[in-house]
Amino acid sequence: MLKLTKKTEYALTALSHMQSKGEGEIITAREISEQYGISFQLLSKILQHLSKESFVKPIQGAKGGYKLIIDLSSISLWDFIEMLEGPLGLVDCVITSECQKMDSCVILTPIGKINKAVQEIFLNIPVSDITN
Amino acid sequence: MLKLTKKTEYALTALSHMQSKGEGEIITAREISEQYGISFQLLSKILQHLSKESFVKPIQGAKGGYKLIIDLSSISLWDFIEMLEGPLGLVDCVITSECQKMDSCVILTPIGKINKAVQEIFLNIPVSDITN
DNA sequence: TTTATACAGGACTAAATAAGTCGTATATAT
DNA sequence: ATATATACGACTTATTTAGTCCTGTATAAA
Repeated sequence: MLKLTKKTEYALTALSHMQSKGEGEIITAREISEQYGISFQLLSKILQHLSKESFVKPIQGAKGGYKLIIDLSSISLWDFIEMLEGPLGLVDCVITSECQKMDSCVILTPIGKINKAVQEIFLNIPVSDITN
Repeated sequence: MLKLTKKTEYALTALSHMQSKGEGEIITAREISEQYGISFQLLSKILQHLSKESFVKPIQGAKGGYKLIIDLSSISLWDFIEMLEGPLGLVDCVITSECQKMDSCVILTPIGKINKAVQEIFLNIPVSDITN
């Protein structure tokens, strides 16, 4: 209910950590998982996801790890979370419009407005606001 | 993820419906459940909850139902949802402070701010904004 | 060229939360 | 009496979130 997922939390934590180490530094999943007490396997998946989305560049093999390769001020928290979790919305019908009850629904319009207000907040926060 | 529950949706729908019928009107759970396609049993529970919190007054027996007895402009959406669902927050640690990782956590402060901004929105919306 | 270290990723399991159901009891108008 | 309505604990199901297992590939260094 109105909560961020661990996936989002861990991704932000990882990016924050990588950013705090300077430019081009190679960081391993293990290092992050140990420092913040995050499941290594789970964090690995998240870093792989971030790598697919070109947030980080993976370096395989010994001495490998990940490099931060994106300017975190260039993406909003809203887009970041949607990238990780898929479309966001306070109710399904602001996302899919598959709801059968839309015509009879008395709360759709006002909820839609609130959804927009929440979205506004998240759109106006660059990820770097959190990782700095 | 950032979503309202059906419980909240149904409660708002019910209150909206009751408000649209005039002052002191008796409305049954069945009527609402049928009109909006909501599970009768589930809606009943919700109305019972609303009754415990003195939003509606239950009238038992034949010709019974519920009467709206609260001024919906007097309660914020935030308090309303918390009443239904318990404490709200984007992350657990803004609610419970039981998290073991709080000292090492690098995202707590910024997330806390965002949480506050979201809370602000919901605190400034009276339930009547949705039900009118 | 072997070994240790690190990422890649599909399949699976477990835990938590949300949604919905069942059955029985009680109140009351007709 | 009977039909209609709420009361509510116990239970089940569904969905989402979180975490694990296992096998594979790449590469630095001994």
